This record gives sequence, C-alpha cells and structure tokens, in this order.
Amino acid sequence: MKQKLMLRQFEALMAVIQHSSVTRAAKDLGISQPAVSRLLSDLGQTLGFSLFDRRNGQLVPTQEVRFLQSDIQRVLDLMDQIGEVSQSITERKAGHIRIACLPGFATSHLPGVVATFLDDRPGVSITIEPDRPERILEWMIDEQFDFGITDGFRGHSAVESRDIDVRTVCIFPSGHRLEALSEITPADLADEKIIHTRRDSDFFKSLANAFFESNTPLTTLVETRQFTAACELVSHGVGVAVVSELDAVKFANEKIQSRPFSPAISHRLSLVRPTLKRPSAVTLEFIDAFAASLAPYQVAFPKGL
Amino acid sequence: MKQKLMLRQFEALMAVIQHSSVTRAAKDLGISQPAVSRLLSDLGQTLGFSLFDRRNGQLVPTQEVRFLQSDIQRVLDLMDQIGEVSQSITERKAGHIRIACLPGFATSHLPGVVATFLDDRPGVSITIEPDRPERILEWMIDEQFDFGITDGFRGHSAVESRDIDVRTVCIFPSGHRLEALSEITPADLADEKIIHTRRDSDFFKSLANAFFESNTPLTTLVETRQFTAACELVSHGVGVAVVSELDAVKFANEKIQSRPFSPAISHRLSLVRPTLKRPSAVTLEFIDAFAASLAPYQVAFPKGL
DNA sequence: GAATAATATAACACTATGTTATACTCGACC
DNA sequence: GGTCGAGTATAACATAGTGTTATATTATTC
Repeated sequence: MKQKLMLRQFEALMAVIQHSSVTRAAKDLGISQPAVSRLLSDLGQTLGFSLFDRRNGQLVPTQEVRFLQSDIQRVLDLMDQIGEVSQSITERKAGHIRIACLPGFATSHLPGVVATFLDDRPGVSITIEPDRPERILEWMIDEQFDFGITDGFRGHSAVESRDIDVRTVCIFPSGHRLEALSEITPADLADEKIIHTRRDSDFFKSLANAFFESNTPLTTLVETRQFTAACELVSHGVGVAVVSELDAVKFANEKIQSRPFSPAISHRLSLVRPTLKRPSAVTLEFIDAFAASLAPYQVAFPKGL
Repeated sequence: MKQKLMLRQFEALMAVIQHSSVTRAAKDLGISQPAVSRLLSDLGQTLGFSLFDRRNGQLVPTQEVRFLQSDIQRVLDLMDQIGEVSQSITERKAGHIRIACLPGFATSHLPGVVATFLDDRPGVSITIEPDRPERILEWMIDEQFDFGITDGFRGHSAVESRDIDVRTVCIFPSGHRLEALSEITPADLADEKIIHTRRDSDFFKSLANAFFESNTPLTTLVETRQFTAACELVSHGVGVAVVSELDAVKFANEKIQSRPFSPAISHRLSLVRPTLKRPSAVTLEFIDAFAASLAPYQVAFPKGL
C-alpha cells in the first residue's frame, strides 16, 4: 500500500462529501462514476480508514474524514489560488517590481506612472526606494532592485541602461525681468546668480560649457544635487536655474516662469536594470511604460554632453 | 498545454530552489536527474514562464517563481501535515470525541479517565457536555455526541448501550451512630431521614423495595437527582443516603463515612452511543477505557432492579 | 420479491512520472 | 583554442495513477 497522497483523490473526496453521492460527484467533476469510485477506494487504502458510511442511501463522511476535511479543503483552495496567480503572472497581471530612483522622481513623476500601470494589473505590487545615483548603481549591481532611474550613469558591465535625454528650461520667479524674453541665453543670465547642480555633475558641465562658449561668467548662488531643490528655491524668489523640463512642469504655478534655454542642453536620464538578472516580463513592461511616459519631455536630437 | 498542476512538480521545484541544482535536487528526492529535469520543464510549460536562470552554473529561481514560492511551500507543508494527521488517526492518536454525561461524572470520575486517555494521544481532543439523562438520550439519537454516560436507560433502537452495575453504599456523617455497624440494613435506617434520588428513578425503586421487603418505613428527607448532591448534603451533617460507591469515594473525607448496604443494591450506568453512526476507532477505544475505569466499582453479580 | 438506482469491479487506454542511455552546454584548464 | 568534466536536457521505454466502457453487485423501493 505504498501510494502517495494524490490531489485528485482529495478532489474526489470533497466532491463526494459535498454531493453525498458518488454518481453526482462524478457528474460534478466531469468524469465517470467508476473513476470517482476508485479514487475513493485508493484514497481509503492510503489513509487506512474508511471514508464514508452509508445512511439511507446517502453517503456521510466518517468522523475521521471530517477531522481532515478542513485541511484538505485548504490544500485544494491553495492549489486553485496558485493556478490563478500563475495565470495572472503569465498575463503580466501579477508580480512585484522593485524600483530604485532619484529622489526627485519618487515624489513627482514616478507615482503617476505607477498608478496608471497598476490600474489594470490588480496582482502587481511595487517597491519604490529613492536614493543617490551612486547607491542606485550599487543596488543594480547586486540586483537588489529590478529597475533604476538615475542620471550621470557612465556604464557598467553588470548594468544595462537605456538613456533618455530630457529637455531643459530656464526657470525664474514670476515678475522677473526675464519674463520679457521668449528664449534665454547665457548672456541673458550674465548678471544673475545661478542655482545649479553639483560641479561634478554632467549637467553642470554642459551648462558651464554653454556659458564658456558665449564668454559669459557663471555666478553660483546655490549648488544642489536635485533639480527639485532648485525649483523650490526659485519658487521662493531666490535666483534662477536651468532645470529639466520634467521638474519644471511639476512646479509650474503662478510663482514660477520657464523659458527655453539656448543653446539647448539636455539632461540625460538612464533607465537601468541588472544585466545578468533576467527581468520578469512585468518589469520589462513597466520600464517600457516609464520610458513612454517621458516621451513628451524627450529631446528629438539630444545635444549637450 | 492542457495539463494540471501536479504536486510532484512543485516538490521538484522546491528541491531545485533549495539546492540550486537539478542533480542535487534529484539526489535529495531520491529519483533520477532526468526525472527532475522533466518535472521542471513540464511545470514550466504549465505555468507559462521559465522557472530558473542560470548564473555561474547555479540555478536561481526567477522572480515569477519567487512570487509563488511561499504559496507552493504552504501547499507542500499542508500535504505533509495531512499525511501525518491521517497516520495519527490510523494509530488512534488523533481525532475528536464528543461525550455527553451525567453532571456527576463531568466533575468527578470522567476528568481523570480523560486525562489518562489523552496522555499518550497528543492529537486527540474531547468535548464533554454534562446534562440530564433525557437530554443525553436525545443527543445520542440525533448523533450530536459520540458517547454518553447515563442511567435509567430503557433501550432505544437508535442507541446501543453497555450497562455497568456499580456497587452502592450507605453514607452518613462522621460520628453518627451507624459508625458502629459494619453493614447497614433498612432496619438500621428505620429512624433516619433518608436523602435519595427521585421517586421515578430506577435506583429509588430498588431502594424502596429493599425497605418494603424488610417492613421498614422509608422516610424522605431530601429528594435529589444526583448522588453528588446527596453526598454533599450528608457531608454537611444532614441525613443519610445510599449512593453509588463511585460517588462515595470522591467524597471520602473526615466528615463522611460509608458502609456496605444490605441487601446489595446496584446502580445501573449505561454507556451509550448512536447505533447507526459508525463510531471512530478512537471513540471505541475511549469507551473501553472508560468501562475499564469503572471495573473497581462494578458489581460481580448485579442485583437490584 | 422484482424493479430500479447507486456503487463496485473488470478490462483496457492514456498520461504523469519513473528508469537508463546518451547528447548537449558551458566553465575550467592546458 | 581545444579538451575535459560536471551538469543538464533529450530519447526511449516501464510503471502506476487516472481515465474510459461494460458489467456485476448492492441498496432502495414498491
């Protein structure tokens, strides 16, 4: 009697319990009555005790069976659930995505994209972890995250990247004299104190180069890591800045104005993911969705850097 | 690709995850490597996504698999548990017994028997419900309980019974004049007020008959349903009673004395269970254990009634 | 006791899962 | 770069669990 517990036998058991009849159970399971009959007798052999008593032609489960019934039901339910979840996964409707991003994205652009993405994917969950680019790179390398949004990425063998160049604009407080201009050049900013990103950032180098080319001095007011911080400062009436259009639109309100900057300088974002780790299908879908969400801000022919 | 989810495939999956190698997993499962290999590929086909990535010769589960892993583990654990429980049931080490009994038993004799019985049957649980004989009979008939301990049972087609005649003794307060006697007859109680069971009880009829035979008047002091109550009253110094030896020993202390009663009158207990309902093996074991526990109090040749 | 319904058994078919033998793949090493 | 070896996949086949239909057995009913 060396037989394993078979799920099918449990299904038969529960069906018979439910219908109090082998024949009806067979009909319910969509198989023949003898099939059910033998499933039961096999299971009885395996378990070592009889499964049903006959009472006025009705089959009633023995106390032993009733003792196991809830556990058996749980197993069957779990199996169903696994089937459904795996179905969802195949349809890209379930899964988990771990995203590391620059702090600016965590609060502004990313949530909107995530919300849209999750809307018709009820089984999907997402982790968002904002941090500095260096840390994001680390996380990609040791595969703690599935997807990263960063900038200043220089390439790494363990990290696959997809670069997106975003337009940048010059922003200044409402009422500023620059409001009169339709486009702003370094020369226009000669007398302004500039809020800009760190001197070692690629974007600052592009910006500094533009000023250098037009023989204009660049006067620093504040040096910050994030465009968001620059926007915040400008909206408080302090100085002017050249920032990603992506950030500028989030801050667009009555206190702040923006104009195209010339020469056009782009801000290079890198959408990164671990090369070696095979990404889940739903992750790839999300990366595509995120890239698409940046399209409106993307430079047609990137310049700068 | 119309294949069911098979438990065996899940076992293989978990083994491979654990060992990061098909070969080691096969060894662990005690089957050949190609068997595991195909279990995996079949499962992959069914689920619709790949299960593992290869990394430096190590197999690491994909994110999709990790998403399902905990559920799968739960199923396997539950199956193991069911196997173990069913094993316990076969060995009469698991199950549930519902016992209905006279109130006197619920607090005195029964708990000891239950405790001993459960000691080496860790998986067994027991319900004890004390009530009047009429109710116990009802419960047997509609099979709400597996086992009943009652008295005055007259037989019923739906109830199988096993009668046990228990010796009875005369009890009286310590210091009573009856202490001088080694055996007590109705004549000795001629001037005593008697605490006894209800007039319609079998036991009272036996008792009354004994008094009648010896031409002794029976003077009632208190009429009660339960021997326990009689014992309690006697221990408070009120009157004398003839009660089951089973109850007398539970009350044996300095306040109470007991002597054999002559003629010997027995108290008939009935161990009952539903006839139609097949009892679980563990229930039968318990009934035997309970009957055995009464042996010391049992009349060799029952008289009375 | 016969008629009917329900269930069990028998005989066989198919598939999941096991086997062994062998081919393929990939990193290690000369 | 070719070879070797470990690990894995594939092929071909055996066995057992699960399905079928046909039929015997048992239970219920009138």
